[in-house]
Amino acid sequence: MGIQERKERERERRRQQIIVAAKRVFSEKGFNKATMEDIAKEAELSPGTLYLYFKNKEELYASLSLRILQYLMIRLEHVNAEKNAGAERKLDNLMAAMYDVYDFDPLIIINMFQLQSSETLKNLSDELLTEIQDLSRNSIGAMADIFREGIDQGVFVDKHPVAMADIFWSLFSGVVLWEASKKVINKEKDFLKPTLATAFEVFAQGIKKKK
Amino acid sequence: MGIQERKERERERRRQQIIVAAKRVFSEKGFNKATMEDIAKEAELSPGTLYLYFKNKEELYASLSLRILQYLMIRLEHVNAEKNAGAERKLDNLMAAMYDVYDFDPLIIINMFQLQSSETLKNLSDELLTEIQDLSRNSIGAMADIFREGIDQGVFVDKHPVAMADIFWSLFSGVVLWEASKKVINKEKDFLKPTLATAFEVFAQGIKKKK
Amino acid sequence: MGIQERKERERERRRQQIIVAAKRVFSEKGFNKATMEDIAKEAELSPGTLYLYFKNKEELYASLSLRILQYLMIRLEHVNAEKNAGAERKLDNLMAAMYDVYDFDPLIIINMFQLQSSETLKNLSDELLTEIQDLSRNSIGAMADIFREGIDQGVFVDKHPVAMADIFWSLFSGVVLWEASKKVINKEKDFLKPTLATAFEVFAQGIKKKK
Amino acid sequence: MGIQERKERERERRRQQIIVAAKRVFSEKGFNKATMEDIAKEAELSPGTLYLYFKNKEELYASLSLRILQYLMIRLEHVNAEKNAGAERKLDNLMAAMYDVYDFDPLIIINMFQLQSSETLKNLSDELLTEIQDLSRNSIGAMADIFREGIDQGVFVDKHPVAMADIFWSLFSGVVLWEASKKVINKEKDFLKPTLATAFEVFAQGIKKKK
DNA sequence: GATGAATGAGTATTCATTCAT
DNA sequence: TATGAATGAATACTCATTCAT
Repeated sequence: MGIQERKERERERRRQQIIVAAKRVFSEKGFNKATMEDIAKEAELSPGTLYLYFKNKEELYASLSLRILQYLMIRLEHVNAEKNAGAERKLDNLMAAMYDVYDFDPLIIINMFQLQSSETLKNLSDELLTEIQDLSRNSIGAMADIFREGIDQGVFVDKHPVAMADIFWSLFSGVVLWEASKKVINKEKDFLKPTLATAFEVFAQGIKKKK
Repeated sequence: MGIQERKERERERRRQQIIVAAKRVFSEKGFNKATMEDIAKEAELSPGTLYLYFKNKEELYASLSLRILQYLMIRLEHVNAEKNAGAERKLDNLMAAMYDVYDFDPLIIINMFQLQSSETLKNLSDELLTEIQDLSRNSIGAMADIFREGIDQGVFVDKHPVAMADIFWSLFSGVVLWEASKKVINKEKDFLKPTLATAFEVFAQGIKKKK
Repeated sequence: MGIQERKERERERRRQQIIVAAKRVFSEKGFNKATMEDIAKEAELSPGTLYLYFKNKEELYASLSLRILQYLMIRLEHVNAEKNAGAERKLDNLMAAMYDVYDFDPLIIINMFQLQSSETLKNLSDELLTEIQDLSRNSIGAMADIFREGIDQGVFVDKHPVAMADIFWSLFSGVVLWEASKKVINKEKDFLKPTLATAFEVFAQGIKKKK
Repeated sequence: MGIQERKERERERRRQQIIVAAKRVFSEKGFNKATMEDIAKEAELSPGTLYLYFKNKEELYASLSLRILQYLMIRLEHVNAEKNAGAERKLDNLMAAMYDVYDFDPLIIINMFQLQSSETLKNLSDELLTEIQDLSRNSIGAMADIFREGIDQGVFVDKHPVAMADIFWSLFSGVVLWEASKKVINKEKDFLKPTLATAFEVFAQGIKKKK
């Protein structure tokens, strides 16, 4: 391992250290109430160091979303890698993957939406924004492949595969957000998983061709 | 009309004046970048006056969500008022109602989610929070009534009606948010309405009993 | 006096209050080491208030120069107003005026040069910059008038009047700066006035036509 | 050449390398906006290395002034070395020397004044400050020698030679600064050299005894 | 000597909120 | 009620300087 490579690895370790700290702090306090000093303390680094790895608070924040998307993409590739599985089985696996995504980072998916629907995006570097765009598109694309396959195999109803992917993702994220809201607003307990199960069931019934 | 009442009416007019201005400003700039002065200017009032009608920025913001919920509630009551309509027809009407909700305030529904899933809620007065809770619960309840009716009539599959309402609302808001995100992230055009139509179709197929 | 006018007057008073405080603090600490908080404290105001009257630190700073230039302009107009005085007498009066300018604000003239020769200028609003430009040009112009008169009357040597004004002003400011430097560098006592007297004498001899 | 000496020479080379880089960066950005990292990059060294050669940013900055003063001193010694030249010829040579000084570093002379009239000086090490003081005094002294000679020879008017040197230096630096200011403020072209020529002419006429 | 990653003190600026009028 | 000038707490970000390697 060259010295160059070792440094690069060290640098990546630091980035992750910061991201992990940021995740904790943002999750607890939200974007605005979380201060860079909070995050620095959590990461046991100085505020200045954060800026050696992330251009500004917003890019640090966006990096969290990226991490989720990266994880999502990996899981989707796994699902699609199973060549002999039929579309229906892949749909089951897709649903299972979404639970994993949620478990990977239950809170940050909320922040992800805060990010996307906010003015924040405009301050991101083109590089980061492009990366988010690409991953986002690829993820939807990977889901759409499953639906396309199902349509081709005659097991799913004939609708635009990308639209189906959009709807599937919307349903997932909508449920996650709404259940989280209910927890805060109504101080209800967390019913996400059963609700998500029912939601997926309804979706599956809705797209499967009746025999 | 007593003098008391007239004053009350005048006061309410001002509140609405401010809310309308706030809606515009928040929609354009988001919660954080919108300043109370921006809103005051838009409302053609002084900053101080805003505080005579709203305890703080967060309550003003939350009032916007309340307004949406109030509108939603009214539309739901309409749907449920049609006594002779069957559940399937009511479901159609419910879907139509959601388009109206979206048209009523296409942007603020996004802010509504920002609000709900954020740290902001914790600063609201109990009074306002209660009002939001009640409306939120009642809305879900009104939707659940439709699904319950359908189940009783044997036209919808037998799942918990409140869960179905949650899912329906999640789907709606999920699609609205996701399409908005895509517009920002991918600079795509606005495909909300066709996507929403497909989403509702899938949902309807998913909950209708097969004959 | 209308209410509008009274307010305007009050506003001007505040501006002057801030300028006076800023002058003291900048003179003592220089541009960089002086903090806005220092100035606010000196003015017995809060930091935020400073920004109600000056766009930023740099504009506040530049306003000090403006004040000197305004004073200079007034004195120059006085000198030129004396219609019957010959050019030689006006030159004497001009020199006397420069002492007054120095007395008006002995330290700030140094800051004025710091300002002009720095990157600071680039951050000024066009409005302020234009005002400085105009005053600066007009001042030189007013001095040039004196020299032009002298040339026309045949008492001063025939050189370009504006160049002579530039040189006169350069000599004045050069002496002020250099004597100030010597005080700091060599911890010498302040010999400005005799040096300035000699400088003016040399200048006067240099431009007067030999008979 | 001993190893000691070679090291010393190497060290001096590095110092000059840094000073040259610093000159470029300071000239372009001014003291405050120039960062040590900028200078390090320009010098193709690391920031830490700068501190092996200069105690801090301010000393590095001051070293630039020192370099000008050293050059000035050398030129003045040349002028005074010409034993047989009369005072008037030496004055001509002095003026020519000032053009060289300006050409040696047209921009840095401005920074030099920023330095001298600023808070910066107070942070310099005694050693450096003493060096600047000495050079500064010696330079003035060397000029004063010329004027003293002229007075003794009866060609210059009878004024204190040191005051005349101060005035000459003030005039030179005043013109340089003022012309630089005009370039920035009024976006005028650079008229330094003709203005300086006229200034020197006036000065020479002012101190020469009329026959 | 040379490096450059890490530091952390320092500060201009903003803006929600107040309160004298 | 309405105003809007004044407040002052809060914070992202910078950069001179250090020190382990």
